[in-house]
Amino acid sequence: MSHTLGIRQAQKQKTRQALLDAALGLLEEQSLSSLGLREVTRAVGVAPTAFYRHFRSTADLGVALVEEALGSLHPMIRTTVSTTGDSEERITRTIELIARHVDGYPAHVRFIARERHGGVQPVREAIRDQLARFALEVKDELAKDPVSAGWTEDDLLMLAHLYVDQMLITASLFLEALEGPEQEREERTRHVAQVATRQMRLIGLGRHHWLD
Amino acid sequence: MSHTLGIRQAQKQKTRQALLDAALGLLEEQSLSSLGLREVTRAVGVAPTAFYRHFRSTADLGVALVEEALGSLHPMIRTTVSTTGDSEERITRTIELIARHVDGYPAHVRFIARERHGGVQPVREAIRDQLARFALEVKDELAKDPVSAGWTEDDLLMLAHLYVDQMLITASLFLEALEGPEQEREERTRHVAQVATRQMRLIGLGRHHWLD
DNA sequence: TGTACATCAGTGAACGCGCGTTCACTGATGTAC
DNA sequence: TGTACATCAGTGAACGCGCGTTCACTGATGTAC
Repeated sequence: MSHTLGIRQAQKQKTRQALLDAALGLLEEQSLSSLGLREVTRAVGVAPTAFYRHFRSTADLGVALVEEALGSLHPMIRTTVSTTGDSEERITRTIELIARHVDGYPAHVRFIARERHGGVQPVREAIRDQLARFALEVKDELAKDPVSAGWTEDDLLMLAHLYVDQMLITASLFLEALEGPEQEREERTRHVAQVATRQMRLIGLGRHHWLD
Repeated sequence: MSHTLGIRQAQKQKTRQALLDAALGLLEEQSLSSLGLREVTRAVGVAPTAFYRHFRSTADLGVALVEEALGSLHPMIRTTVSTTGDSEERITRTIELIARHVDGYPAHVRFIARERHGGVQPVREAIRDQLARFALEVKDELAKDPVSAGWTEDDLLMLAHLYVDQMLITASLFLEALEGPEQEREERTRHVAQVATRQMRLIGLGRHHWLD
Protein backbone atom coordinates (compact mmCIF):
# COMPACT_ATOMS: atom_id res chain seq x y z
CA MET A 1 0.00 0.00 0.00
CA SER A 2 2.66 2.50 1.01
CA HIS A 3 4.54 4.21 -1.79
CA THR A 4 7.58 4.79 0.37
CA LEU A 5 10.67 3.54 -1.40
CA GLY A 6 13.17 1.47 0.47
CA ILE A 7 16.22 3.31 1.78
CA ARG A 8 18.30 1.87 -1.04
CA GLN A 9 15.88 2.98 -3.78
CA ALA A 10 15.47 6.41 -2.25
CA GLN A 11 19.22 6.98 -2.11
CA LYS A 12 19.57 5.78 -5.72
CA GLN A 13 16.92 8.25 -6.87
CA LYS A 14 18.69 11.01 -4.99
CA THR A 15 22.00 10.29 -6.71
CA ARG A 16 20.28 10.05 -10.08
CA GLN A 17 18.63 13.43 -9.58
CA ALA A 18 21.95 14.92 -8.46
CA LEU A 19 23.51 13.70 -11.72
CA LEU A 20 20.68 15.24 -13.76
CA ASP A 21 20.94 18.54 -11.87
CA ALA A 22 24.72 18.70 -12.23
CA ALA A 23 24.51 17.90 -15.94
CA LEU A 24 21.89 20.59 -16.51
CA GLY A 25 24.16 23.10 -14.79
CA LEU A 26 27.18 22.12 -16.87
CA LEU A 27 25.10 22.31 -20.05
CA GLU A 28 24.54 26.02 -19.60
CA GLU A 29 27.93 26.59 -21.14
CA GLN A 30 28.35 23.69 -23.54
CA SER A 31 26.44 21.21 -25.68
CA LEU A 32 25.48 17.70 -24.70
CA SER A 33 27.80 16.24 -27.34
CA SER A 34 30.79 17.63 -25.44
CA LEU A 35 29.56 16.83 -21.93
CA GLY A 36 31.84 14.34 -20.19
CA LEU A 37 30.67 11.63 -17.84
CA ARG A 38 33.54 12.38 -15.46
CA GLU A 39 32.64 16.07 -15.43
CA VAL A 40 29.18 15.20 -14.21
CA THR A 41 30.25 12.75 -11.50
CA ARG A 42 32.94 15.16 -10.34
CA ALA A 43 30.32 17.88 -9.91
CA VAL A 44 28.15 15.53 -7.86
CA GLY A 45 31.00 14.10 -5.81
CA VAL A 46 30.69 10.42 -6.72
CA ALA A 47 33.09 8.06 -8.48
CA PRO A 48 32.98 8.12 -12.31
CA THR A 49 31.84 4.50 -12.33
CA ALA A 50 28.73 5.38 -10.33
CA PHE A 51 27.41 7.04 -13.47
CA TYR A 52 26.80 3.65 -15.07
CA ARG A 53 24.42 2.63 -12.28
CA HIS A 54 22.00 5.25 -13.63
CA PHE A 55 22.69 5.92 -17.31
CA ARG A 56 24.30 4.05 -20.19
CA SER A 57 25.85 7.25 -21.55
CA THR A 58 25.53 11.03 -21.52
CA ALA A 59 23.14 10.70 -24.48
CA ASP A 60 20.92 8.53 -22.29
CA LEU A 61 21.06 11.15 -19.55
CA GLY A 62 20.11 13.74 -22.16
CA VAL A 63 16.96 11.86 -23.04
CA ALA A 64 16.05 11.78 -19.34
CA LEU A 65 16.57 15.55 -19.21
CA VAL A 66 14.16 16.02 -22.11
CA GLU A 67 11.50 14.16 -20.15
CA GLU A 68 12.24 16.27 -17.08
CA ALA A 69 12.14 19.53 -19.05
CA LEU A 70 9.05 18.90 -21.17
CA GLY A 71 7.15 15.99 -19.63
CA SER A 72 5.38 18.02 -16.99
CA LEU A 73 4.49 20.84 -19.37
CA HIS A 74 1.59 19.14 -21.13
CA PRO A 75 -1.16 20.03 -18.65
CA MET A 76 0.14 23.59 -18.51
CA ILE A 77 -0.02 23.96 -22.30
CA ARG A 78 -3.54 22.59 -22.42
CA THR A 79 -4.96 24.88 -19.78
CA THR A 80 -3.20 27.91 -21.24
CA VAL A 81 -4.49 27.44 -24.76
CA SER A 82 -8.00 26.59 -23.58
CA THR A 83 -8.30 29.55 -21.21
CA THR A 84 -11.53 31.37 -21.88
CA GLY A 85 -11.58 35.05 -22.71
CA ASP A 86 -11.01 37.07 -25.85
CA SER A 87 -7.91 36.34 -27.87
CA GLU A 88 -6.13 39.49 -26.68
CA GLU A 89 -6.39 38.34 -23.08
CA ARG A 90 -5.33 34.84 -24.03
CA ILE A 91 -2.24 36.16 -25.78
CA THR A 92 -1.22 38.26 -22.78
CA ARG A 93 -1.63 35.30 -20.45
CA THR A 94 0.34 32.99 -22.72
CA ILE A 95 3.27 35.36 -23.09
CA GLU A 96 3.29 35.96 -19.35
CA LEU A 97 3.24 32.23 -18.69
CA ILE A 98 6.20 31.72 -21.01
CA ALA A 99 8.11 34.54 -19.33
CA ARG A 100 7.46 33.04 -15.91
CA HIS A 101 8.47 29.56 -17.02
CA VAL A 102 11.74 30.81 -18.50
CA ASP A 103 12.39 32.72 -15.32
CA GLY A 104 11.73 29.65 -13.17
CA TYR A 105 13.53 27.07 -15.29
CA PRO A 106 16.11 28.86 -17.41
CA ALA A 107 18.48 25.90 -17.63
CA HIS A 108 15.74 23.55 -18.82
CA VAL A 109 14.64 26.01 -21.50
CA ARG A 110 18.20 26.54 -22.68
CA PHE A 111 18.76 22.79 -22.81
CA ILE A 112 15.72 22.25 -25.05
CA ALA A 113 16.55 25.16 -27.36
CA ARG A 114 20.16 24.00 -27.62
CA GLU A 115 19.60 20.29 -28.13
CA ARG A 116 16.55 20.55 -30.38
CA HIS A 117 18.95 20.76 -33.30
CA GLY A 118 21.99 19.53 -31.36
CA GLY A 119 24.52 16.84 -32.18
CA VAL A 120 22.95 13.92 -30.31
CA GLN A 121 20.34 12.09 -32.36
CA PRO A 122 18.33 10.30 -29.63
CA VAL A 123 17.95 13.58 -27.78
CA ARG A 124 16.81 15.42 -30.92
CA GLU A 125 14.25 12.69 -31.47
CA ALA A 126 12.98 12.85 -27.89
CA ILE A 127 12.51 16.62 -28.18
CA ARG A 128 10.85 16.32 -31.58
CA ASP A 129 8.41 13.76 -30.19
CA GLN A 130 7.51 15.92 -27.21
CA LEU A 131 6.98 18.99 -29.41
CA ALA A 132 4.82 16.93 -31.77
CA ARG A 133 2.71 15.92 -28.76
CA PHE A 134 2.40 19.59 -27.78
CA ALA A 135 1.23 20.42 -31.30
CA LEU A 136 -1.41 17.68 -31.16
CA GLU A 137 -2.64 18.91 -27.80
CA VAL A 138 -2.77 22.52 -28.99
CA LYS A 139 -4.68 21.31 -32.04
CA ASP A 140 -7.21 19.55 -29.76
CA GLU A 141 -7.77 22.72 -27.77
CA LEU A 142 -8.01 24.90 -30.87
CA ALA A 143 -10.62 22.52 -32.28
CA LYS A 144 -12.90 23.25 -29.33
CA ASP A 145 -12.87 26.98 -30.08
CA PRO A 146 -15.87 28.28 -32.09
CA VAL A 147 -13.41 30.20 -34.29
CA SER A 148 -12.22 26.83 -35.64
CA ALA A 149 -15.60 25.94 -37.16
CA GLY A 150 -15.08 24.82 -40.74
CA TRP A 151 -11.33 24.22 -40.35
CA THR A 152 -9.82 20.95 -41.58
CA GLU A 153 -7.78 18.83 -39.17
CA ASP A 154 -4.74 19.52 -41.33
CA ASP A 155 -5.13 23.27 -41.09
CA LEU A 156 -5.64 23.10 -37.33
CA LEU A 157 -2.43 21.09 -36.96
CA MET A 158 -0.60 23.52 -39.24
CA LEU A 159 -1.66 26.38 -36.99
CA ALA A 160 -0.83 24.41 -33.83
CA HIS A 161 2.73 23.85 -35.07
CA LEU A 162 3.04 27.54 -35.85
CA TYR A 163 1.98 28.35 -32.28
CA VAL A 164 4.33 25.81 -30.71
CA ASP A 165 7.32 27.01 -32.72
CA GLN A 166 6.44 30.61 -31.95
CA MET A 167 6.30 29.82 -28.22
CA LEU A 168 9.72 28.18 -28.33
CA ILE A 169 11.24 31.13 -30.18
CA THR A 170 9.72 33.49 -27.64
CA ALA A 171 11.05 31.39 -24.76
CA SER A 172 14.58 31.50 -26.14
CA LEU A 173 14.33 35.27 -26.65
CA PHE A 174 13.24 35.70 -23.02
CA LEU A 175 16.25 33.61 -22.04
CA GLU A 176 18.58 35.87 -24.02
CA ALA A 177 17.00 38.87 -22.32
CA LEU A 178 17.74 37.36 -18.92
CA GLU A 179 21.44 37.12 -19.70
CA GLY A 180 23.87 40.00 -19.84
CA PRO A 181 23.96 43.08 -17.62
CA GLU A 182 21.28 43.34 -14.95
CA GLN A 183 20.84 47.04 -15.65
CA GLU A 184 18.56 46.83 -18.69
CA ARG A 185 17.29 43.32 -18.06
CA GLU A 186 13.77 44.43 -17.33
CA GLU A 187 13.66 46.63 -20.40
CA ARG A 188 14.91 43.80 -22.63
CA THR A 189 12.32 41.44 -21.17
CA ARG A 190 9.52 43.95 -21.74
CA HIS A 191 10.65 44.43 -25.32
CA VAL A 192 10.61 40.67 -26.00
CA ALA A 193 7.13 40.43 -24.49
CA GLN A 194 5.91 43.35 -26.57
CA VAL A 195 7.20 41.95 -29.88
CA ALA A 196 5.98 38.43 -29.09
CA THR A 197 2.55 39.75 -28.20
CA ARG A 198 2.19 41.58 -31.49
CA GLN A 199 3.41 38.55 -33.45
CA MET A 200 0.81 36.38 -31.71
CA ARG A 201 -1.81 39.04 -32.43
CA LEU A 202 -0.90 39.04 -36.12
CA ILE A 203 -1.09 35.25 -36.29
CA GLY A 204 -4.45 35.46 -34.52
CA LEU A 205 -5.67 37.90 -37.18
CA GLY A 206 -4.60 35.49 -39.89
CA ARG A 207 -6.46 32.76 -38.06
CA HIS A 208 -9.70 34.78 -37.95
CA HIS A 209 -9.57 35.49 -41.68
CA TRP A 210 -8.41 32.03 -42.76
CA LEU A 211 -11.79 31.05 -44.17
CA ASP A 212 -12.64 34.43 -45.76
CA MET B 1 46.01 45.80 -61.10
CA SER B 2 45.85 42.05 -61.11
CA HIS B 3 44.03 40.37 -58.21
CA THR B 4 45.97 37.14 -58.58
CA LEU B 5 47.33 36.07 -55.22
CA GLY B 6 50.88 34.94 -54.89
CA ILE B 7 51.48 31.18 -54.87
CA ARG B 8 51.97 31.24 -51.11
CA GLN B 9 48.72 33.13 -50.45
CA ALA B 10 46.77 30.93 -52.85
CA GLN B 11 47.99 27.75 -51.17
CA LYS B 12 47.18 29.16 -47.76
CA GLN B 13 43.63 29.97 -48.84
CA LYS B 14 43.28 26.45 -50.20
CA THR B 15 44.30 24.87 -46.91
CA ARG B 16 42.04 27.22 -45.00
CA GLN B 17 39.09 26.29 -47.18
CA ALA B 18 39.93 22.59 -46.78
CA LEU B 19 39.83 23.04 -42.99
CA LEU B 20 36.43 24.78 -43.22
CA ASP B 21 35.05 22.08 -45.52
CA ALA B 22 36.31 19.26 -43.32
CA ALA B 23 34.91 20.90 -40.20
CA LEU B 24 31.51 21.40 -41.83
CA GLY B 25 31.45 17.72 -42.73
CA LEU B 26 32.39 16.61 -39.23
CA LEU B 27 29.74 18.92 -37.77
CA GLU B 28 26.95 16.98 -39.44
CA GLU B 29 27.14 14.50 -36.59
CA GLN B 30 28.27 16.59 -33.63
CA SER B 31 28.23 20.11 -32.21
CA LEU B 32 30.96 22.68 -32.53
CA SER B 33 31.67 22.55 -28.80
CA SER B 34 32.84 18.93 -29.18
CA LEU B 35 34.74 19.40 -32.45
CA GLY B 36 38.45 18.72 -32.02
CA LEU B 37 41.21 20.59 -33.76
CA ARG B 38 43.05 17.33 -34.44
CA GLU B 39 39.93 15.77 -35.94
CA VAL B 40 39.78 18.57 -38.47
CA THR B 41 43.44 18.52 -39.45
CA ARG B 42 43.37 14.72 -39.68
CA ALA B 43 40.45 14.92 -42.12
CA VAL B 44 42.36 17.41 -44.25
CA GLY B 45 45.68 15.61 -44.06
CA VAL B 46 47.83 18.29 -42.48
CA ALA B 47 49.69 18.41 -39.17
CA PRO B 48 47.64 19.50 -36.12
CA THR B 49 49.85 22.54 -35.71
CA ALA B 50 48.93 23.78 -39.18
CA PHE B 51 45.53 24.63 -37.75
CA TYR B 52 46.98 27.57 -35.82
CA ARG B 53 48.19 29.21 -39.05
CA HIS B 54 44.52 29.81 -39.92
CA PHE B 55 42.41 29.88 -36.74
CA ARG B 56 43.01 30.58 -33.07
CA SER B 57 40.56 27.86 -32.04
CA THR B 58 37.62 25.81 -33.26
CA ALA B 59 35.34 28.60 -32.01
CA ASP B 60 37.17 30.97 -34.34
CA LEU B 61 36.68 28.53 -37.21
CA GLY B 62 33.00 28.40 -36.29
CA VAL B 63 32.66 32.15 -36.68
CA ALA B 64 34.23 31.86 -40.13
CA LEU B 65 31.69 29.16 -40.99
CA VAL B 66 28.84 31.48 -40.01
CA GLU B 67 30.14 34.06 -42.46
CA GLU B 68 30.44 31.39 -45.15
CA ALA B 69 26.95 30.03 -44.49
CA LEU B 70 25.05 33.31 -44.20
CA GLY B 71 27.22 36.06 -45.62
CA SER B 72 26.32 35.44 -49.24
CA LEU B 73 22.62 35.06 -48.54
CA HIS B 74 21.79 38.74 -48.14
CA PRO B 75 21.25 39.59 -51.82
CA MET B 76 19.19 36.41 -52.23
CA ILE B 77 16.91 37.35 -49.35
CA ARG B 78 16.41 40.86 -50.69
CA THR B 79 15.47 39.81 -54.20
CA THR B 80 13.16 37.08 -52.94
CA VAL B 81 11.18 39.28 -50.62
CA SER B 82 10.96 42.10 -53.14
CA THR B 83 9.85 39.90 -56.05
CA THR B 84 6.79 41.39 -57.67
CA GLY B 85 3.57 39.41 -58.02
CA ASP B 86 0.69 38.63 -55.72
CA SER B 87 1.48 37.30 -52.28
CA GLU B 88 0.47 33.73 -53.19
CA GLU B 89 3.08 33.64 -55.94
CA ARG B 90 5.65 35.22 -53.65
CA ILE B 91 5.05 32.58 -51.02
CA THR B 92 5.44 29.72 -53.48
CA ARG B 93 8.68 31.20 -54.79
CA THR B 94 10.07 31.74 -51.29
CA ILE B 95 9.32 28.20 -50.14
CA GLU B 96 10.82 26.80 -53.32
CA LEU B 97 13.92 28.91 -52.86
CA ILE B 98 14.35 27.64 -49.31
CA ALA B 99 13.91 24.05 -50.46
CA ARG B 100 16.51 24.50 -53.15
CA HIS B 101 18.95 26.17 -50.79
CA VAL B 102 18.63 23.37 -48.22
CA ASP B 103 19.12 20.85 -51.00
CA GLY B 104 22.24 22.61 -52.26
CA TYR B 105 23.83 23.42 -48.90
CA PRO B 106 22.45 20.96 -46.31
CA ALA B 107 25.55 21.05 -44.12
CA HIS B 108 25.55 24.84 -43.92
CA VAL B 109 21.88 24.91 -42.99
CA ARG B 110 22.35 22.25 -40.34
CA PHE B 111 25.33 24.13 -38.92
CA ILE B 112 23.30 27.34 -38.51
CA ALA B 113 20.28 25.58 -37.01
CA ARG B 114 22.53 23.67 -34.61
CA GLU B 115 24.80 26.46 -33.49
CA ARG B 116 22.17 29.20 -33.30
CA HIS B 117 21.53 28.06 -29.75
CA GLY B 118 24.71 25.99 -29.43
CA GLY B 119 27.34 25.94 -26.73
CA VAL B 120 29.84 28.39 -28.25
CA GLN B 121 29.08 32.01 -27.43
CA PRO B 122 31.01 33.86 -30.19
CA VAL B 123 29.33 31.65 -32.80
CA ARG B 124 25.87 32.25 -31.33
CA GLU B 125 26.56 35.97 -31.46
CA ALA B 126 27.75 35.84 -35.06
CA ILE B 127 24.58 33.99 -36.09
CA ARG B 128 22.36 36.33 -34.10
CA ASP B 129 23.98 39.35 -35.79
CA GLN B 130 23.52 37.90 -39.28
CA LEU B 131 19.87 37.05 -38.59
CA ALA B 132 19.30 40.55 -37.23
CA ARG B 133 20.74 41.92 -40.48
CA PHE B 134 18.37 39.67 -42.44
CA ALA B 135 15.45 41.00 -40.42
CA LEU B 136 16.46 44.59 -41.14
CA GLU B 137 16.76 43.85 -44.84
CA VAL B 138 13.39 42.11 -44.93
CA LYS B 139 11.93 45.11 -43.11
CA ASP B 140 13.37 47.43 -45.79
CA GLU B 141 11.80 45.40 -48.56
CA LEU B 142 8.46 45.11 -46.76
CA ALA B 143 8.44 48.88 -46.30
CA LYS B 144 8.47 49.33 -50.10
CA ASP B 145 5.29 47.28 -50.47
CA PRO B 146 2.04 49.29 -50.74
CA VAL B 147 0.50 46.88 -48.22
CA SER B 148 2.79 48.38 -45.59
CA ALA B 149 1.28 51.86 -45.84
CA GLY B 150 0.49 53.13 -42.36
CA TRP B 151 2.70 50.59 -40.59
CA THR B 152 5.13 51.76 -37.92
CA GLU B 153 8.82 50.85 -38.25
CA ASP B 154 8.45 48.74 -35.11
CA ASP B 155 5.61 46.70 -36.53
CA LEU B 156 7.46 46.17 -39.80
CA LEU B 157 10.48 44.88 -37.89
CA MET B 158 8.27 42.66 -35.76
CA LEU B 159 6.84 41.10 -38.92
CA ALA B 160 10.27 40.82 -40.51
CA HIS B 161 11.55 38.83 -37.52
CA LEU B 162 8.51 36.58 -37.75
CA TYR B 163 9.30 35.91 -41.41
CA VAL B 164 13.00 35.26 -40.78
CA ASP B 165 12.30 32.84 -37.93
CA GLN B 166 9.65 31.12 -39.99
CA MET B 167 12.10 30.68 -42.88
CA LEU B 168 14.69 29.15 -40.58
CA ILE B 169 12.16 26.73 -39.09
CA THR B 170 11.07 25.74 -42.59
CA ALA B 171 14.67 25.23 -43.67
CA SER B 172 15.36 22.90 -40.75
CA LEU B 173 12.17 20.94 -41.49
CA PHE B 174 13.25 20.52 -45.12
CA LEU B 175 16.57 19.26 -43.79
CA GLU B 176 14.84 16.69 -41.59
CA ALA B 177 12.80 15.59 -44.60
CA LEU B 178 16.00 15.02 -46.57
CA GLU B 179 17.31 12.62 -43.97
CA GLY B 180 16.09 9.11 -43.36
CA PRO B 181 14.98 6.55 -45.96
CA GLU B 182 15.03 7.68 -49.59
CA GLN B 183 11.71 5.97 -50.24
CA GLU B 184 9.36 8.63 -48.91
CA ARG B 185 11.77 11.52 -49.11
CA GLU B 186 9.86 13.31 -51.84
CA GLU B 187 6.59 12.90 -50.00
CA ARG B 188 8.07 14.26 -46.77
CA THR B 189 9.52 17.23 -48.67
CA ARG B 190 6.19 17.97 -50.33
CA HIS B 191 4.46 17.82 -46.95
CA VAL B 192 6.90 20.30 -45.40
CA ALA B 193 6.42 22.64 -48.38
CA GLN B 194 2.65 22.37 -48.11
CA VAL B 195 2.53 23.14 -44.37
CA ALA B 196 5.07 25.98 -44.68
CA THR B 197 3.10 27.50 -47.54
CA ARG B 198 -0.12 27.56 -45.53
CA GLN B 199 1.66 29.01 -42.50
CA MET B 200 3.09 31.79 -44.67
CA ARG B 201 -0.37 32.35 -46.15
CA LEU B 202 -1.87 32.67 -42.67
CA ILE B 203 0.80 35.14 -41.61
CA GLY B 204 0.15 37.05 -44.84
CA LEU B 205 -3.56 37.21 -43.97
CA GLY B 206 -2.69 38.61 -40.56
CA ARG B 207 -0.48 41.15 -42.26
CA HIS B 208 -3.28 42.34 -44.58
CA HIS B 209 -5.69 42.82 -41.68
CA TRP B 210 -3.16 44.33 -39.25
CA LEU B 211 -4.58 47.86 -39.58
CA ASP B 212 -8.26 46.87 -39.65
C1' DT C 1 68.33 37.99 -65.21
C1' DG C 2 70.72 36.61 -61.01
C1' DT C 3 71.87 36.71 -56.17
C1' DA C 4 71.30 37.12 -51.17
C1' DC C 5 68.34 37.51 -47.61
C1' DA C 6 63.54 37.57 -45.35
C1' DT C 7 59.18 35.60 -44.78
C1' DC C 8 56.12 32.22 -43.25
C1' DA C 9 52.87 27.87 -44.16
C1' DG C 10 53.36 23.61 -42.75
C1' DT C 11 56.21 19.90 -39.90
C1' DG C 12 57.08 16.51 -36.26
C1' DA C 13 58.43 15.43 -31.67
C1' DA C 14 57.23 16.04 -27.11
C1' DC C 15 54.45 17.34 -22.97
C1' DG C 16 51.08 16.70 -19.43
C1' DC C 17 46.24 15.77 -18.91
C1' DG C 18 41.57 14.09 -18.69
C1' DC C 19 38.81 10.96 -21.01
C1' DG C 20 35.50 6.41 -21.11
C1' DT C 21 35.46 1.85 -19.72
C1' DT C 22 36.83 -2.68 -17.22
C1' DC C 23 37.01 -5.07 -13.08
C1' DA C 24 36.95 -7.07 -8.63
C1' DC C 25 35.60 -5.03 -4.31
C1' DT C 26 32.81 -3.42 -0.09
C1' DG C 27 29.40 -2.79 3.01
C1' DA C 28 24.75 -1.14 3.84
C1' DT C 29 20.11 -2.62 2.77
C1' DG C 30 16.69 -6.17 1.71
C1' DT C 31 14.64 -10.78 2.29
C1' DA C 32 13.48 -15.46 3.86
C1' DC C 33 12.77 -18.17 7.64
C1' DT D 1 13.11 -10.48 17.25
C1' DG D 2 17.24 -12.64 15.37
C1' DT D 3 20.06 -14.91 11.96
C1' DA D 4 22.02 -16.12 7.48
C1' DC D 5 22.30 -15.11 2.95
C1' DA D 6 21.37 -12.19 -1.39
C1' DT D 7 21.31 -7.89 -3.60
C1' DC D 8 23.33 -3.98 -5.53
C1' DA D 9 24.75 1.33 -5.33
C1' DG D 10 28.89 3.16 -5.06
C1' DT D 11 34.31 2.48 -4.93
C1' DG D 12 39.09 2.85 -6.53
C1' DA D 13 42.82 1.23 -9.27
C1' DA D 14 44.18 0.52 -13.77
C1' DC D 15 44.21 0.69 -18.92
C1' DG D 16 45.08 2.65 -23.36
C1' DC D 17 44.02 6.70 -26.02
C1' DG D 18 43.42 11.16 -28.14
C1' DC D 19 43.44 15.74 -26.83
C1' DG D 20 45.42 21.00 -27.21
C1' DT D 21 49.53 23.40 -27.11
C1' DT D 22 54.79 24.44 -27.20
C1' DC D 23 58.78 24.61 -29.80
C1' DA D 24 62.55 24.68 -32.93
C1' DC D 25 62.69 23.31 -37.67
C1' DT D 26 62.48 23.31 -43.00
C1' DG D 27 62.16 24.68 -47.43
C1' DA D 28 59.41 26.95 -50.91
C1' DT D 29 58.04 31.61 -52.03
C1' DG D 30 58.69 36.63 -51.91
C1' DT D 31 61.56 40.79 -52.17
C1' DA D 32 65.40 44.10 -52.74
C1' DC D 33 69.04 45.32 -55.42
